[in-house]
Amino acid sequence: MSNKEALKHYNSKLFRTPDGYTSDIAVFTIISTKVGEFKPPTMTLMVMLIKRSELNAEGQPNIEAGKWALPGGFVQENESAFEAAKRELQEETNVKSIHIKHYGVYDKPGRDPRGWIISNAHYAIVPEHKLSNRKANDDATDVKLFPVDEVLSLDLAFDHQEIIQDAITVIKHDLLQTTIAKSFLQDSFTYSELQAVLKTVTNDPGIISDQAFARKIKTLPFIEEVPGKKTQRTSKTPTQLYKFKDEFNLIRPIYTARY
Amino acid sequence: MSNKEALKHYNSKLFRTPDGYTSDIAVFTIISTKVGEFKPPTMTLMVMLIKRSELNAEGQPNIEAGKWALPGGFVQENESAFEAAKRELQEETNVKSIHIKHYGVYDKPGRDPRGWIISNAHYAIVPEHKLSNRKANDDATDVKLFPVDEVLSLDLAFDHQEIIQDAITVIKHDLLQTTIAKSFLQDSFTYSELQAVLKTVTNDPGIISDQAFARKIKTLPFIEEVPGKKTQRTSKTPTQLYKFKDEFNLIRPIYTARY
DNA sequence: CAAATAGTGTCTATTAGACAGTATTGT
DNA sequence: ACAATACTGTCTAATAGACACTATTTG
Repeated sequence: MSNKEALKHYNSKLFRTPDGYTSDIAVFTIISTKVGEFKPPTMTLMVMLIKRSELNAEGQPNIEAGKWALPGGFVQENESAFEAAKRELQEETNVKSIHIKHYGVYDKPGRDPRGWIISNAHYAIVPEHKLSNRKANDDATDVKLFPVDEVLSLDLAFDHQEIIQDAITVIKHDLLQTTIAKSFLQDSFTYSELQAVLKTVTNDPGIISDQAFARKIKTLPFIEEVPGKKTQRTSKTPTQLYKFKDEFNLIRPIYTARY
Repeated sequence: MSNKEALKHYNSKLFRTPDGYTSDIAVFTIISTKVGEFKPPTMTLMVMLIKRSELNAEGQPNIEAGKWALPGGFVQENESAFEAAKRELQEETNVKSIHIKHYGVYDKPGRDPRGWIISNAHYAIVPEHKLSNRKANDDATDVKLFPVDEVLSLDLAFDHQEIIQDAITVIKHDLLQTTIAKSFLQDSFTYSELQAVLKTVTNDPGIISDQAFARKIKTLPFIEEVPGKKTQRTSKTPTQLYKFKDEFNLIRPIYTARY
């Protein structure tokens, strides 16, 4: 292999190389807030941020101290940015088998005062019922969930305003164009639970209308009934449970869709 | 600003940092190959590769010499990976105002024998009628277009097999789910020209059928007629010209689509 | 007129979405 | 009985997609 010969003459020090390579994660969850007795809960899409501490691990003043920021950290040499994101997320939330997806790279010159630092942005979805574990473990004064409609008015570290804005755009798109709604739900779910998730990001009439959606869910090729299984967790009337079929990937071209 | 104080204590040399940061570009074009007289042309989606030279700029043996690879190069400190991709593409093809999009990051440990090198993958679209310029300028023994159905059987440098595979998946998706078909066409186009572009990636009945597509194009909310303008470049019969409306961005949730 | 692409007439089966009504249960 | 969610009956307007037909032009 002639690569051996070539490598002898290669020296990466001849190039200016980045000063750091990081992964950031926008963790989304949906929480159900009771708006009153005998009223259905309102679901709100939330994003998790951490407050940057005043001092770093060495006891020195920290960069962007006191500001809210996405969780994340430096990628290690023996892993990819995606693996780093998974590792950091697990350290932070204590949850595994999380839906996580890379959605962007942030490398504009000057974005980080420490130098030429490249950040890989990911979003992750943690369902409400798994996140409650974390709250117990953590003292959590420095970790907080914010509604996506309010988070952008905070004083955010680095260019995280832009990164979070993009995350919100991407997850809203993916919720309607892919089956990731699955990740916010339990394995089986009622039509109204799925509907509530989708209602956090759309007001499409076919989704808003209870009757329309209850009918439509039975015909969706990527969702199936769980035969004979019902629940009463959403109403007194026992309700049919559904689940997502695995690995369904049909897409409808925009050129043949209805408008 | 307390960042000043914090920066005094920061030293990027304490971290292991990447050995290189690059941008690669998968340049797509569609070429019309005449299959015979009085027959409509067959359009084929092609991707542009370069053959890596035996010696580098310093006259030393080159890494992955002789293999086909995506065009690309190192990102400079004063630019983003996206800007680097644009710059390198313009150097290569001599075309500007090209559609270009970032679609992935490749940073698996060991992907490049030279060290810890992170590559940002982009795809670009150059319409056939603009690419003919380039062919004239270049001697082009080391630049070649390959049909997407054949390119993956070549001996490709680094992990470009995977990067190109992903590019093909992404562009096929985007051609049907976004309006990027626009970038393969002239400003105004006939229904059959748009149809031919889409036929390179789908055999959906609503797109394959001439009559169905000729009707449908008139109702698409993101395409409009160019009033009174006709062309004879695709047939003896003068044919209506259409164009894409700017910035149309309607999406149909998968939960309300027809299947 | 022959041949080729462009485009229209018309029908059928499907269905989105609206409105109204029925079903099931806990209190 | 009441209230709340879950679901079904039924209608209407829209339309995807198929098939057959007409229109326009060049050679």
